[in-house]
Amino acid sequence: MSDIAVILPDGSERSLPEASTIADLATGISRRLGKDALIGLVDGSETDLDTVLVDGQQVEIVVPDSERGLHTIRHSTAHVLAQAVLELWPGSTFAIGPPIEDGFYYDFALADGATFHEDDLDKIDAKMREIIKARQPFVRSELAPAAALELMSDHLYKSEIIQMVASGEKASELASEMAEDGDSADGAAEAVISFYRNTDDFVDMCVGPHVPHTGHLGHFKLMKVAGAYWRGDVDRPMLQRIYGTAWADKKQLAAHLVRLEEAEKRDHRKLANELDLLSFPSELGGGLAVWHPKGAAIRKIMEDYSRERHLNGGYEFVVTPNLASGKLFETSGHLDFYADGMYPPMEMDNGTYYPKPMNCPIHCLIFRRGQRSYRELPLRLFELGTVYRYERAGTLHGLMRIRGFTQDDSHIYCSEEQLAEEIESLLEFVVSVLKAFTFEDFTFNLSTRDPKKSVGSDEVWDLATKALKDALDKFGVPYEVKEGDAAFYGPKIDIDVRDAIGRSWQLSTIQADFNLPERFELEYVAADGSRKQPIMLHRALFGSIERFFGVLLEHFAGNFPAWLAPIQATILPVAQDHQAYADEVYAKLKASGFRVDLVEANDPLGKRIRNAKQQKVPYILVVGADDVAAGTLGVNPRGGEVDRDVPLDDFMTKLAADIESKA
RNA sequence: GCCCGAAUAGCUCAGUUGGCCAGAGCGCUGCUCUUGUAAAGCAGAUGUCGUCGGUUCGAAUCCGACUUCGGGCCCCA
Repeated sequence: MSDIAVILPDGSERSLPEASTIADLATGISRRLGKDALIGLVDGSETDLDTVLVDGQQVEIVVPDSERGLHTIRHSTAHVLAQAVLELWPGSTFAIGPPIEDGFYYDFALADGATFHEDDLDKIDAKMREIIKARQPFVRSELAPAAALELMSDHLYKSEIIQMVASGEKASELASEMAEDGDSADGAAEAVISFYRNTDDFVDMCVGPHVPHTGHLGHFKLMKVAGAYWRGDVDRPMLQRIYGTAWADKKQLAAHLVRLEEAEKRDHRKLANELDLLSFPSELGGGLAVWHPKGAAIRKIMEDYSRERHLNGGYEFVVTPNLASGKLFETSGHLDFYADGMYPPMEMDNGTYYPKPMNCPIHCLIFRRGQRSYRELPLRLFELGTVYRYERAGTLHGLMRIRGFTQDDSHIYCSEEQLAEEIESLLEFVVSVLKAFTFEDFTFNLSTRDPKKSVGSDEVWDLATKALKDALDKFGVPYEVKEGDAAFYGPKIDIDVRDAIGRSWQLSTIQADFNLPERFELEYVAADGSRKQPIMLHRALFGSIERFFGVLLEHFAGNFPAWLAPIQATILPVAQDHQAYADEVYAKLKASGFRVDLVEANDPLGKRIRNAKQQKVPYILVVGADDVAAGTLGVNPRGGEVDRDVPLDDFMTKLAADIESKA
């Protein structure tokens, strides 16, 4: 009998009897591996474990504790979810159920338009565990489109996907589950639709691969129910979605749930309430925040810092109103391309007015006001500009998505020759400002044109896109290209930061714009006396002050560093006898510009310390009899050890150093 | 906007199948305690149970609409 040989990841060769499967290979290597193996990676393609190997193939065994393994577990768990739901809700149909970050979801249309309720999750969970306990195999089969349609004739959404795959139409991301690479690539004639059958009653259409049997699953939790439009399109039916999380083992699942708890503890809405920073009074209306004294204090420091950096960065400050005539937004193109995001118009005596959704058109009016010379370029106009955007009621989310917010906004007018250098120095500027807020980990994204939602010629877009690309290359950072994600007026670079618990937030944006200068007929006199059109850059570093504040609040978990903290030190006299000395300390700190608070000895010291700790004050200063005599303090730093008998001057030096270093 | 859920004192939350005067802890006010590093004691005040309408002898509780919030879809800073 003839053998075949396959190549393992470490480069070694292993021979096997002909017609061996990946499962055979795994078992042959070790019993343990045979038990753990989920799928195989053959010449770079994921495939089921029962795939027969061919001589010379490179084979890797995928186990649960790997990126691909988790992906497979989540994907297969989604199938189990579908099986459970279809059993529990007879007459229902299913759409798609892909793995996602940390888990999976599956979309259903229940019979008679029924909807899921939170308490249904327990019932579904129990059914899923039955299926898992039964160790049902995932058996793959392949059908031609016609036969596939026949098999799925009761399932509208599956049929739609089959037709899409069969027609060779490029699969959308939503359908990626169905048509990753291979299957649809060869077009209509070759299209093959694959299925996975678990029982006589349950078969799902899927590219696969899947775990060998449901017994490999089980470390999952159903998280929430939600509505989701079919293929994300508001004009299509709303399906019922169930989200779940799934992991390789119990420990991973538990750790993930702990991470979720941690994120919940840091929720900026919760912390903003506990620390009395801001609120969203319902009387005020949805998506509108009011800043309490402590929140406003932090915000002011952020704004002051931003102003200082911009002043040093060669920006000139401007101020523009919150309302503008509709004519302005006709000129800018906002009414054509951004009307959905704008508040409704106000009719007034001489025309229609809108709350401004962006500052750029008004900045263009400032540029246009005088005759500009090339000597003035780059002209950098900066404004902490408050804008109003109409966000759908269901999308509002604390400070992260809000209807009225202030941008640290600037529009830079420069010549074509200056463009690349300007963008590059902007990248440096952005990163340097964000680093002051302790962000260290950045991701850069380049968003390109969406032809359906944009203004301007191809040439102009190409030029702008190339300028951004060149700047990124020169700046020397990796970046991802996001096709079609650009604003309607030009391509952009978005900068994401990673926070203290590893979550990614999009903050800064740099957008090139050749269109507004054209629409506003902006020009400057060049060195040779000719008139030229400037190029415009839109950029914001914080993005929105509100959103940035929310991100910072979560990033620090409310523990704002001393330079940002609304109260830097709370002074606590041990007893009322020490009040006079405490007052003296308070006056001295205050006179030196520190933000301090004093709580009189009406409550026990322990209680007052507890309160100050809960307010996350950087330093608690306890002063008692010893301190009165020696002119010292007991210093209790946030997250540190108590230090007694510290001379007041030493403490002031230390606090000043903290603030200076932004620690 | 659409799907699911929620709304009770300043805050966090209890309030069983509709039934005396709606509760607790924290906070607040007053008195007592005079405190050395994460909750002293006693007393007191505080609510149109989100709003409006309906069912009922009777509604915080059941039904409807609206408002706001939370989780999603879409979009985006």
